[in-house]
Amino acid sequence: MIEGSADAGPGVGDVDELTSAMLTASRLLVAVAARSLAAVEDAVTLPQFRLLVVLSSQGPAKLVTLAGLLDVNPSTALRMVDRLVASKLVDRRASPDSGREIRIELTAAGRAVVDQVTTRRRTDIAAIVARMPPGERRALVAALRAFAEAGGEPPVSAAVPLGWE
Amino acid sequence: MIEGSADAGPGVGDVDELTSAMLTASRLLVAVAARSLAAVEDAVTLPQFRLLVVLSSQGPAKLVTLAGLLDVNPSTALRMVDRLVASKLVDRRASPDSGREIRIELTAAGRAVVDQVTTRRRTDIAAIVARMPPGERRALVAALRAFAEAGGEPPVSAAVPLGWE
DNA sequence: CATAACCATTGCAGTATGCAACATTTTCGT
DNA sequence: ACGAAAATGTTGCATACTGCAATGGTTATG
Repeated sequence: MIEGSADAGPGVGDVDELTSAMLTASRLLVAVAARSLAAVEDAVTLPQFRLLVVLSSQGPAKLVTLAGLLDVNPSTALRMVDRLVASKLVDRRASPDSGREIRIELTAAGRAVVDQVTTRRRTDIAAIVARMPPGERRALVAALRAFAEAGGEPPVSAAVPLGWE
Repeated sequence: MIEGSADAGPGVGDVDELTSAMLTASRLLVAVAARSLAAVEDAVTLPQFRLLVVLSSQGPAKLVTLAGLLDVNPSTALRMVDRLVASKLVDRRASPDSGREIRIELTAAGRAVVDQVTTRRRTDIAAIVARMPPGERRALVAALRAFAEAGGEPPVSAAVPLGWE
């Protein structure tokens, strides 16, 4: 027992320290995300943007699928689609093969909204990263990959609350 | 100009790579946050939880202050407080000194809700961190600090969309 | 072919949100 | 000290988000 408390083995202090550092970094990342969202919040609400993001990454979908990915009730998704169709950000048409399903997809304008936010977010993070000492940069890449590896693949629905994905 | 921007000198690839790694890690962290929130979403909505988090970190506040921290209209904050008072998660009383201000603060139950989510989130992140190779752990701590340093202090209101803080 | 499953849709209820208007209280300037 | 101005909480109104339950049409299944 080198530096443990009670019977917690070595390295536990590291875990605590790293967890705190992780939470701090999270706060910053969420702030970046929020700022990137602010740019389009006059055009779409946050729930609407989530819907656009899902369509952007998953491609066209029928209503129940979309609702499932967003983890909302189909009726909620339907009415959101209604509004987005009115805003000309998504397209809603009858499915070619099935007479009951509908096909929902992004318009060019809708894709532009998503791209705008995505680009801004990436730019902002890159700007922060560029301000880091180059030595730390290389270390961080490997370490972050190990972290993501340890975390596994998060379910899609859980990754969208802020329009990530 | 040692490694300037003009023709993108050495090190730019690093930035791109690290930005991607950062975004991936973000997705995971947001997923963790969403899962920790799920535990209490029967008791409070996400906006309500945000309000509790702000009260938890800033202490008792009057209405306009609270609304400012949440970045919502005072009328919105007022009605949310109304509902949270009905749920016995916050307390609303007249301010001792000023005859027009009101003093809003957490009840024990409200504090418990925040603690529950905070604890769960920290536990989940610690679990992931514990699965990382110890070598990567030590490297990640330093690198994350450099990242947070480069990012500066995010404004409070921007850090709360998912109940961080 | 009849029944079941699936899908989109609508009605209803509660929450969140911003804006504008108000009444009351405090502060400020003269 | 008094009146104007600012601050604060509050309410009315309109829109968006949300889930649950019921409905009608379409497809699959037996």
